[in-house]
Amino acid sequence: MSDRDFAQTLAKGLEVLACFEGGMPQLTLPEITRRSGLDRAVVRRLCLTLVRCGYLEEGEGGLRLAPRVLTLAGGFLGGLQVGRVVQPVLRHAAEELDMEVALATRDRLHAVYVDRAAPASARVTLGFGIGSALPLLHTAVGRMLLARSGPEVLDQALAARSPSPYTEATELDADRLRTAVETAREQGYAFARDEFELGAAGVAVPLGALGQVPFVLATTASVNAFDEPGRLERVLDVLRRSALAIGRLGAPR
Amino acid sequence: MSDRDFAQTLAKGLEVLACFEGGMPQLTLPEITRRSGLDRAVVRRLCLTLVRCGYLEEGEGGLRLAPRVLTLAGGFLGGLQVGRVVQPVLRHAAEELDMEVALATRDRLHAVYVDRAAPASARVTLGFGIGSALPLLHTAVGRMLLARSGPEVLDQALAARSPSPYTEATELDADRLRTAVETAREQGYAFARDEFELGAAGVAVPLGALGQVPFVLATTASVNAFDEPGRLERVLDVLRRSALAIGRLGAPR
DNA sequence: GCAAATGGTGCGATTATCGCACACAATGGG
DNA sequence: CCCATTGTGTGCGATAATCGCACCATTTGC
Repeated sequence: MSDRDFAQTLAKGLEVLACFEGGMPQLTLPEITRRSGLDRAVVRRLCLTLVRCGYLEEGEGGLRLAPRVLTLAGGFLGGLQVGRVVQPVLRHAAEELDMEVALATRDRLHAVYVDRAAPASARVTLGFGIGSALPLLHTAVGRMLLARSGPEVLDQALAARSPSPYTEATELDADRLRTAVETAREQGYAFARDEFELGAAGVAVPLGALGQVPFVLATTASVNAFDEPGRLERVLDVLRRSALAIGRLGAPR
Repeated sequence: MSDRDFAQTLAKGLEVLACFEGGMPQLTLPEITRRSGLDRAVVRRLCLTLVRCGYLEEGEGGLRLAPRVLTLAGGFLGGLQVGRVVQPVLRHAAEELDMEVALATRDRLHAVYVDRAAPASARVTLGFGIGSALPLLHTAVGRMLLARSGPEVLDQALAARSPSPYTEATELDADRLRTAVETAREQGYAFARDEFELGAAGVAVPLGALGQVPFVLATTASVNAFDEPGRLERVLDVLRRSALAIGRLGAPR
């Protein structure tokens, strides 16, 4: 049955790996079986294979991801020149704004941090780092990514949006969400506050696309950081100049 | 033939993915075929599968890793509480020492950066970030990892060591390398300079193991940073206190 | 002592995978 | 201009790998 050019076993194995996304520290065989919907025996054999290949390791009472997935991510980051060109620019912008600055892209229906920098003064961290996944609809990063993606992505995101709001300020109305994305496209930047995490606000600007998928540059801070008049303009200015710097040096595919 | 509990197709697919480790920005089908040693048609079908699953994407004239691998890495990092507890400790240590500080672990026969922080003063970066792979034998991180791993790992690393030195100072003699690892184990820290990159030196201390695999905390700087008398002791002190702080808070498996 | 959940595994039928083979385009050197 | 080389796409038959049911052991909780 089905496609001659599609290796089912591989797809199922990747499905098993994907069960560990979203901050699951460790999973047991039955849990993976439930999450993936695969047969129990199949899951077991796939997990054994993944362990032998070094992608999973057995802890007490469960399996967890092995450092090997980091090496894979390192391949992605290295190919993008993240270490050499992106990181310095982000650091500089973070210091200049005294705010957290991140480079993000899209994976399916989530925004993903590709790299991140925080100013030296920051004593608290929000806990998001490389590989962290954020919702597309309710964050500045996400909306800017949607604004630069095809319309079908927005449709999918709206269709898949969770019915439970993150905070009391989370916008749930489809039309208003469409408008927010449209606004981001027209203005050339996105702004969001309180919708994903109360007390947090973000700004995002586009950076061009390194393939099919767009990249954006974003900053996050507590809401009151944007109260001061003219602050938003300054943030946008720094972000846009940083975006240019990265666009010029990096992405030399 | 062969094992009933081993999914060959999955293993081959992962092999294809692994071809992209080591900073290959993009690979063509024939290149992957050569690197993996698999059949051409098989490689093609596996790649099509990987593209459809979102792990690879097609660029002009080649395939490259997709942001999806970052999400996977995010699962690993999130499970380790890297964002919340590790990052702040590294940042603090980096500022205190005014040196780059990194948390690393072992993937097969490489040391891998799990997280990293640089002081605000740093204007140049070595280009190593999360997921970067370093040799085990010729770096401080690597030797400390070897000192805390089983003896079979050291044997494998020695057997697999590349015959061509990284720099003119690279130690190639097996016995002296064994001694260096043994010394690291006895002293409780490892030191290396010039062997991997001329002009660079590193110090590493153990952090305990979060599973089978040990973790180490390390710092890197230019060689002259360690010339000042007493500097090494100060570095060790800060690293050890940071290691304790991470060991206390994190790794709550 | 029973019930439910987890872990391990054998085995036959199915079918997905393998890898050769053929076909075609683009490139470049002689 | 031709031929050798390299990359790409794909059909198909034989084989072997995968599937998933079934059975059994062990543990946990009531």
